Amino acid sequence: MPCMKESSKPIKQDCNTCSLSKLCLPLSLTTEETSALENIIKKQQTVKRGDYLFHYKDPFKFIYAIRSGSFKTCHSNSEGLETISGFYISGELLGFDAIHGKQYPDAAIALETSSVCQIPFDDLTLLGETIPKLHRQIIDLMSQKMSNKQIVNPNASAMARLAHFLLTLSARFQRRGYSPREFSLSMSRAEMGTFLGIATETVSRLFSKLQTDKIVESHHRQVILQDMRQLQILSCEDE
Amino acid sequence: MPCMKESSKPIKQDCNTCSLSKLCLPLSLTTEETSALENIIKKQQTVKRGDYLFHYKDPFKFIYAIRSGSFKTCHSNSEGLETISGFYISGELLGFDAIHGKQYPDAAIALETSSVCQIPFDDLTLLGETIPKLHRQIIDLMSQKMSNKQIVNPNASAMARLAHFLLTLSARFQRRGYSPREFSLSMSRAEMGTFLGIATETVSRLFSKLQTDKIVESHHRQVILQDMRQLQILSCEDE
DNA sequence: CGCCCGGTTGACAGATATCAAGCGTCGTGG
DNA sequence: CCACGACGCTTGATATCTGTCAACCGGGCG
Repeated sequence: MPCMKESSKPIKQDCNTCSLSKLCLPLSLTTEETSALENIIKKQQTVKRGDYLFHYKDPFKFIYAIRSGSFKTCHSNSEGLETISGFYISGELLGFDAIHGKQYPDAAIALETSSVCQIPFDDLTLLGETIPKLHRQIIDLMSQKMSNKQIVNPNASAMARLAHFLLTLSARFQRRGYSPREFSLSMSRAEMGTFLGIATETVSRLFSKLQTDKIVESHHRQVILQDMRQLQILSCEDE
Repeated sequence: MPCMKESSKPIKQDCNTCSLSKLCLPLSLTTEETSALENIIKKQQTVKRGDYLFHYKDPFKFIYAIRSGSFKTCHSNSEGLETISGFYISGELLGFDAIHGKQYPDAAIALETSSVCQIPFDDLTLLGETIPKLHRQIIDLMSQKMSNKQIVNPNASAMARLAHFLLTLSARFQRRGYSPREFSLSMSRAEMGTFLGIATETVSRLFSKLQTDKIVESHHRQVILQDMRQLQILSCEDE
C-alpha cells in the first residue's frame, strides 16, 4: 500500500519504540500500559510549514505530542498584531492550557513540516481512571511545563533575553539527544523578536555582536554556541 | 481551649463550608469526597507579612491553598536582584510548579498576614487513586493556571502592562465575590514594577497619569477603576 | 517629635524602536 | 541552467520611551 497519505492515516502508534517516549506520556508506564495508551491515539498527523495545528478558540479535543518538527503558539490581537507565546519542539506536548477552558487559548502554527500524535483527551482521562499512574504522569508533565516556563524576563535587557533564549533552546535540544552547541533555529529573526519583545533589527544586531565577540557563530538559521559560559553571563546581566 | 496557637494547630478543615471551595480542589467533589480530602489536610497555617511560606529549592511536600491574604513568588539571582514571577490571592493554589522537580522553583513570601491550607501532595495523589475525579480536578486547576498565565507581554508598553495587570487583578477579585472596581493592592509600587519589568518611578508616573485622565483613582494602595473600558483600551495599545 | 520608608516628581541619559536603504539567499519559472 | 523576484536579514541614522539619579513629600511608627 504505497503512497498512503500520512495526514489521515489511522495508524496505530508505537510508543514503546518511539525515541521520544521518555519525554512523553509513556515515561512511567509499563509496556502493557503503554500499549493501552497507543490504542487511544487515533492517528498521526503531518502538518506543513505555516499550517495551523489548531486555531485560537478551537474546541479542545486533543493533546498533541510533537514527533518531529516545531511549532509556535500565538494569538493575534484586535489590531492584527501577533504575539508569540512559545515555541515547541519534538518530544514536547501541546494543549494542556486548553483543558480548563475547553478551548485552545492560543493557535499553534508549524514552523516547518512537522509530525504529531493526536491524543484524544477524553479517552486519555478515561484511561487514567484504570491506570492512576497515567494521571500522575499528566500532572507531572504539566508541572514540568509550568516550571520550565518559557517566559521572557521583562526586566532583562535585549541581549540577556536573547542569550537566555538560546541557552534554553540548547538545553531542550540536548535533552532530545541533539547537540547543545550546534543546532538549527526553526524560527525567523522576526519571530524570535516577537516572542522576546524586541525588534527584528535589534535581534539581528545582537547576533552580529555575538558573532564579533566570538560567543555565537551564526549563518542563516544555523547557530554554533562557541562560548556557553559567556552566554550564561550575558543571560543574567541587566536584570 | 482558648488562645490556641493557630500556626501549629492540627485542626480539621471544613472545606464544605469554606467560601472558596468552588475555586479550590473540592470544586467537583461530593460532600463525602470532600470530607476525605479534609482529612489529609493536616493543618492550617498563618504567616505574617514578609514571612516565607517556602524558600527557593525547598523540598516539595505541600500544595498550599490560600484562605486569606496574598503572596508573591520570586527568586533572587546571583547578584541579589529579585524578580517576581507572580502574585497570589485567596482561593488560589501554590506549588504546582514544584511537582516535577520535587522542589519549589520560586520562594513564596506573604505580602500581608495570610492563612493557608497545607495539602500534603503524596496523600493527595494517593487519595486521587480512589477518587479519579480528584486527579481530574487537579489537572483542571493546573490547566487553569497555565491559561490564566500571569505573564507580562514583553512587547507591551509600560502603560499597557500596568493596565493589563490592574484588569487581571480586578477579574480575580470579582471571581472571589469582591468588587472588581474598588480594591486594595497588597503589593508596593516597587513590587509591581519588578513584576511588570518597569521602574518604580515609572509605575508611580503611570498611576499619576491614570489619575489625571480620570481612569483610575488611587490613594496609597487603594484603587478605584473609574473607566474600565478605557483601561481595556490602554492594555491593548502598543503591543 | 523626628526618623524612616514608600511614594511622587523632575532632569537627564541610554537602550531600543522606528524608519530607511541595501544585500544576500532561496525558490520559481522560463 | 540561469535570471528574476521576493523575502529575510543586516546595517545605519534618528526618535522615543523608559531607566537612572536626585530631591522632596507625607504618613506611620517608635
